[in-house]
Amino acid sequence: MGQKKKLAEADQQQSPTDTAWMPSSKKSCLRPSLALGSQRSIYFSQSPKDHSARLGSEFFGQPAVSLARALLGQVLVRRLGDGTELRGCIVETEAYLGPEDEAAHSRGGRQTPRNRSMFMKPGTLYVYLIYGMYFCMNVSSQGDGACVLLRALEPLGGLETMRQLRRTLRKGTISRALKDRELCSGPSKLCQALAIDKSFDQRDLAQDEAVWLEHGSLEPSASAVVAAARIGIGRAGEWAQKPLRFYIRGSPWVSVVDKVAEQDIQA
DNA sequence: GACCCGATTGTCT
DNA sequence: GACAATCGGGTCA
Repeated sequence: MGQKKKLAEADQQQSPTDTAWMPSSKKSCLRPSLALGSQRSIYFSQSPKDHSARLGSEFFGQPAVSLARALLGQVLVRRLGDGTELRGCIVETEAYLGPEDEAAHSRGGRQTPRNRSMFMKPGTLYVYLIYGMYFCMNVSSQGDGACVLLRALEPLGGLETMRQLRRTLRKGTISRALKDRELCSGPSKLCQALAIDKSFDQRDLAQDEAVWLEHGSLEPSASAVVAAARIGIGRAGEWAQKPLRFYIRGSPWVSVVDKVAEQDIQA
């Protein structure tokens, strides 16, 4: 059975054990994050924004680096077919700048059927298959061929459903229970946890009924954001070193910590 | 049509 | 830290 079929099934049914989460858009990022939320709070400042509001198309109309930073602290919401809502606070992103960026799929202005959504209007999802078995999820930004990769989330709601989706979709058989921090700490992990697949490619985050962004109630202060080299692009020459990955310092939900980059911002 | 590679992950040593 | 899994997309002949 293919991963896609499993995802389709996930869209139709919810775990009978998942009773912890109730539909309440105001809970996201407000309640202390599981076990570790109190650590995180020192890196955030209160925002006056309406945290329950869906982010509209105007939010996405900014350059990739700016959008990658702005996405930190926002809440990604995925509504499954049965109405279950899965929620996660974005804690790690990567910016891909477009034709001049040697690490981007749009390098050199390449436009193919696969990466067409990178060239579509800001806020369009670019979802692609990697290594034949995983998906990665990007949001197009201002600038042709520019986008932001979502790398990690702090899970806020629907954790048991996420756990079930991860258990079902990852390769091999069930061997052990996944810890909370293993649910969304990687670009393909978060796609599994939120049942995001290729069918989400080219969808509009500002309009779609099954996936959208909401204002986080807490946004990271500038000094709490680490800028580090991107992951897994070793062949991209000088572009591999550019600090285009952004994450919330001290967040236990980040996929890869860069201690050198963190020392740089302390200096 | 053939071949190579990958914005990853999980397991094993 | 090493390595396998797995297949679509890109490139080239």
